[in-house]
Amino acid sequence: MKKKPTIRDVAAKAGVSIATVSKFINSTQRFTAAVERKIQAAIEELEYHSNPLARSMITGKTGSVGVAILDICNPHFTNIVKGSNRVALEHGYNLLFVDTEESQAHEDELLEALSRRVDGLIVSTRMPEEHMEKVLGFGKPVVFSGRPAPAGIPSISIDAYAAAHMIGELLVKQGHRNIAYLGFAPARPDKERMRGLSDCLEAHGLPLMRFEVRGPTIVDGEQACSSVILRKDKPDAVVCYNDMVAIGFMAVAKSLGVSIPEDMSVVGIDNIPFGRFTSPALTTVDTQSERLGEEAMRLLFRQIAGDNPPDIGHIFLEPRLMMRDSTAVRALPQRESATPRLRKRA
Amino acid sequence: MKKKPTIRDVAAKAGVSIATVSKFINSTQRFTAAVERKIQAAIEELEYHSNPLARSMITGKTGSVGVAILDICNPHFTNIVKGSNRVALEHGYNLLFVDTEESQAHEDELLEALSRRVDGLIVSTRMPEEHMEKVLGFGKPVVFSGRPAPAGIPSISIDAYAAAHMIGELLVKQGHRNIAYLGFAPARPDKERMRGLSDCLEAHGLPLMRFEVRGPTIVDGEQACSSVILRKDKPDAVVCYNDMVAIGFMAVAKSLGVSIPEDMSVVGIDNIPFGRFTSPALTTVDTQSERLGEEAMRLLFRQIAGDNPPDIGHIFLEPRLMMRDSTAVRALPQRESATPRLRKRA
DNA sequence: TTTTCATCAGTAAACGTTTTCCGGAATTAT
DNA sequence: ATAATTCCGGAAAACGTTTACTGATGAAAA
Repeated sequence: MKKKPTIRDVAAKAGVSIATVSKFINSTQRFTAAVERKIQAAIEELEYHSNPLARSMITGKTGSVGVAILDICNPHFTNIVKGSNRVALEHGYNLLFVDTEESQAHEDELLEALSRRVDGLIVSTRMPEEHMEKVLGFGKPVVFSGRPAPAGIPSISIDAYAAAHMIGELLVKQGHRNIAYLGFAPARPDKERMRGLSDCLEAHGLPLMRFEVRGPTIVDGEQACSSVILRKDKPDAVVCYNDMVAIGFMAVAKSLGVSIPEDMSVVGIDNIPFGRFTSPALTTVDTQSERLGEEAMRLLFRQIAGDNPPDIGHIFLEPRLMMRDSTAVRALPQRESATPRLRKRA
Repeated sequence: MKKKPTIRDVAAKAGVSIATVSKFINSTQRFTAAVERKIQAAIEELEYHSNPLARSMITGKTGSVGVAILDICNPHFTNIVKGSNRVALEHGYNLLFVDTEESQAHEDELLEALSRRVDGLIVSTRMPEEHMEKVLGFGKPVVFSGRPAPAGIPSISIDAYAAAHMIGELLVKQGHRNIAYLGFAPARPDKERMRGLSDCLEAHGLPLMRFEVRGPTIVDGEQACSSVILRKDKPDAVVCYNDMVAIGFMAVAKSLGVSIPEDMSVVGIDNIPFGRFTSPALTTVDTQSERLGEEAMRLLFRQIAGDNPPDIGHIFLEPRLMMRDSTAVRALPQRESATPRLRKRA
């Protein structure tokens, strides 16, 4: 592990000043062919690469952007990262990322530390509005994703209200009458989904049952399942907070002898890739996660470039219904609930 | 976006020298109570946070570690990241990460850039040995994961040979006689799996068919499926490069009328969480991805601490067979191949 | 009391770059 | 040929820290 050559070494070897080398590297000034050749040779011989930290110190730019996500094990977020990463790379930027789930408590400290190392931040963790102010205080461009931010703060997300509404329409059209939402406690930030669904059902004169899930993961879905399955007045359709919850839910539902969609329809939100491969394939709403990441990053770069769009505000991506096999048409006066033997063949 | 206060501002406001402030912050020297109080007050009033870049410049430490992974959409890798992240956080380090798939071609440049910003690197992308040397040349501690590195280079991985061997044993015990491996072209780095399987079969006097898959993703598995399914001498069991490939494979196999495991057994490698929820649930080998990340990071920190273990070499994690429903016992003289109507109920 | 030593605080040099300014040489215009 | 302009290259300050090294102060030892 020998020491890295510095710009000074290059200058010495090439017999020029360090300023000259610097300007050559950044092609910020032209030089005579002889000089350029010497510098180039020195650089190659020494295998010199400039130290990005030192550069950052003086330019104030780091060449990297940060992404904070809630849980890297959720494909929804990995897709966001994938999208962000792509456009960051296109702009010649690196990605630093933070998985906040490991450290919910110190989320803002973590973000503050991160913010010092990057030129901008994408925060894709449903963060309470009070904290958003604080993050803005870090003095770096930020775009929030996942939920609408207060006015004036750039943010982007799926239209969760529309998504939930869409699901509601589908379910009532299919003849469901006892629809449940499996989501977070009222205080937690999934109001939009909740409202979209309940508004829709209300418009149809239908009630909405509510069940609670502890978190957004598969095991949370598994744990929540029995509380809805084991009721005598159990719903004939349950829309889950997200696909992860839905997958967990379906698995234990099946193991408890409730077959889906015959006994109960289940729908998720996010359209994670694995939803196609569960049994039955999961009906869901596509949230364009990858595009979300891309657009968020583009928004961020516009800010970094100082090109603050006049219409700085929240951007909604249009949700798209993905009809698959976890939802089925209900015969309206459904009374007998024999375990069905035959499965629809796709 | 007002300017960040510097240590100089704090010193001025507290009426002391910047050296004093610095030493106070790093608690590298004690001061009289009066001075400490003044500094503390100034820091809080200005909301001062020290600039990690400047610190890094002089200390040579960055406080972050880098992880390079092949594809963030593969749960195997996200688990690795999860594990690494946890222990990095425990050590007070941040994680920078790079998804190399987007830029296979410039992988080493990307890594070089990354290496300047971190104190150490975990490279979890099956990288050819020539490149490893180069990465070592960056002068930062590195641990490779995913495949054994040449002697002297710390690395950690599952024992892929043992894993494949294990799978082979299972399959022949279940009565399979025409076993295929769906993996990469011979030049690509999955020799261990290949060898483990073929050694096992050879010991039983059985042949091994080989099929090729383009990459490690679900869609690669989907695309590769038909080439093995549509042969007249199709295998009665196929072991896939990983779970992702297996999932893709199973999906199109089903859609082509081959039912699993009745017509054909399928097994993956990795034990990604979603393997439990496919239909049928995927038989696989657990590679302890999360633990892999943890151990890799621990190894890295030992290097960073300068505590180079004497037995610097490759660490193997023990694989564990996860028997699920995508493999079934074969009746030996199996001849009729009617499309079966009934499914085993779990 | 005087000497000896910790203890506390400050000065200034680094770290590896970029960038502003400046002067000389070479080129062009007069 | 001289003046005006462009082009090329260097000197040095700056970025925000950390860390020797240096004094000055006070307390403990003689």
